[in-house]
Amino acid sequence: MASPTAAPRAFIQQQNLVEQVADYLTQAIIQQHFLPGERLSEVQLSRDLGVSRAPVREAARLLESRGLLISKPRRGFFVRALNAVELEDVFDLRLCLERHGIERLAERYTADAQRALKQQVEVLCEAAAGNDGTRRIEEDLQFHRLMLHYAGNERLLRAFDDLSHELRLCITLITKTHEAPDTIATSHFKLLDALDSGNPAACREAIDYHIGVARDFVVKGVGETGDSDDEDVLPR
Amino acid sequence: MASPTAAPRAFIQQQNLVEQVADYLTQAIIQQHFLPGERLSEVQLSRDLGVSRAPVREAARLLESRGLLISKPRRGFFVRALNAVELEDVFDLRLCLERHGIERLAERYTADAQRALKQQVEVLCEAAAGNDGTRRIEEDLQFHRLMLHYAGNERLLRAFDDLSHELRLCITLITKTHEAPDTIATSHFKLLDALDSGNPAACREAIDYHIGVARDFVVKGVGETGDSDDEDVLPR
DNA sequence: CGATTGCCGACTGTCGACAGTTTTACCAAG
DNA sequence: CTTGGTAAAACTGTCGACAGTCGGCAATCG
Repeated sequence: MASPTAAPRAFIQQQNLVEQVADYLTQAIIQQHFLPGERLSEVQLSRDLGVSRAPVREAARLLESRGLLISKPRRGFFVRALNAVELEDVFDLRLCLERHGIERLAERYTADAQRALKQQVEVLCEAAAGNDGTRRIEEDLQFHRLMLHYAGNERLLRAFDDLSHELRLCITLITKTHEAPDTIATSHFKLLDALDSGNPAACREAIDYHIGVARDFVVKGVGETGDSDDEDVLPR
Repeated sequence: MASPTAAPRAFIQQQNLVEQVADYLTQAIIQQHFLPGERLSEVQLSRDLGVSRAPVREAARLLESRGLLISKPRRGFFVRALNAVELEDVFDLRLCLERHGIERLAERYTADAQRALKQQVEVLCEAAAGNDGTRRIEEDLQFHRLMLHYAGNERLLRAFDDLSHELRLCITLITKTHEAPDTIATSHFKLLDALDSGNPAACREAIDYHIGVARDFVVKGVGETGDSDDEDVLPR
């Protein structure tokens, strides 16, 4: 249970409470103010946030659909706990989506897309040079989001957005080490080069390598925190 | 491995209004009792179903996350209307997921999986011979769901389940013609053959062809109902 | 001493109600 | 006939409350 006095975000005042509560919960989960497997009390949350239970429930349903919470009937909502297998699955699905995305993008690579992606890599490099780990992750995700955006399939992009919430969870919760800034830079420039070449096979190879590296970083973290493949902390 | 079937029908469970309302809405949308773009009134629905607005709202949020409804703040929920582009996107994402799934499955094709898939094709053929169009679609989807199930990536399966709701929408709303039973049979047996061969390229080719045919059936339907690519019926 | 049963507290699922906003209906002016 | 504005109606977002249910604890029984 969260400490009663710990109110990481200011009070909620404006409308659209559902989204605000959802954002608050998302941040709280990613920043580990709620531990994996922990049970969330609706009344407690509504008291802490100063809203009624209705928006809290709706926000929780939203987070459930995003894979951050799990609901057990008559038991309430629990923070999603990922085991090693689920972690692999998330990155495998990411690979699936991004492979398809980069190939579609290669078919319709416009100067606009090229410019936007290049600029985003610059931003990412800048972020990687700084100390804000969260921002680095966000800019990284944003680059990949841009790729899928310019791939021209809105539904594919939505699938990636859905997954990205879990991805954030994986990355933030487990990653202990940070990639070196120049590694990040070259890694992403390779993607741009592959796109420039217009060769689908090169694109696929580049994205396979890129995501493989990202996955290894996270999987390495798993080895540190747990030993069993079945360390799912979900209560029965 | 756990049973791949979606929801083991409960015994006495009469509770859980949210799911019941969600099921009702899903059926109503697919069976066109609500037209695409139509606005759903919460009070009307709660009156008709004899429940309060809270479960209706939560069910609507669920349907929104499944892509069957769209919510506009302060405006309410609207039945999702798909234009030609979105339709293409849905089938493109399906291709993305199933390509990945069948390749993963080819890597770990067990006798269990083979048996289950073969049996499901039998069931599908039987259903195709009958007149129940809905059941034919369900058995078809179930076959593909089984493929992704045995592919061994739970998250990939969930992505497919998410998409399948929209897929149902596409198929049921737009398809006017029916594939011949033997076409369906051979089409699916080709997938099994490709899997038996253990050749990833053959699998990819088979699934590409398979989904291409399915998409053409639906896209053909679109040509009948509208001419513009921009026939989105969603209100502003 | 261990297992079972009944009770208690806490919580979820659901409901009806209120306030603010959007939509619609209506009327008047051009 | 169209257009613009105003007011009523309908609807959504939110709230507090009630009842049924679940898990835990203690008293009871074997």
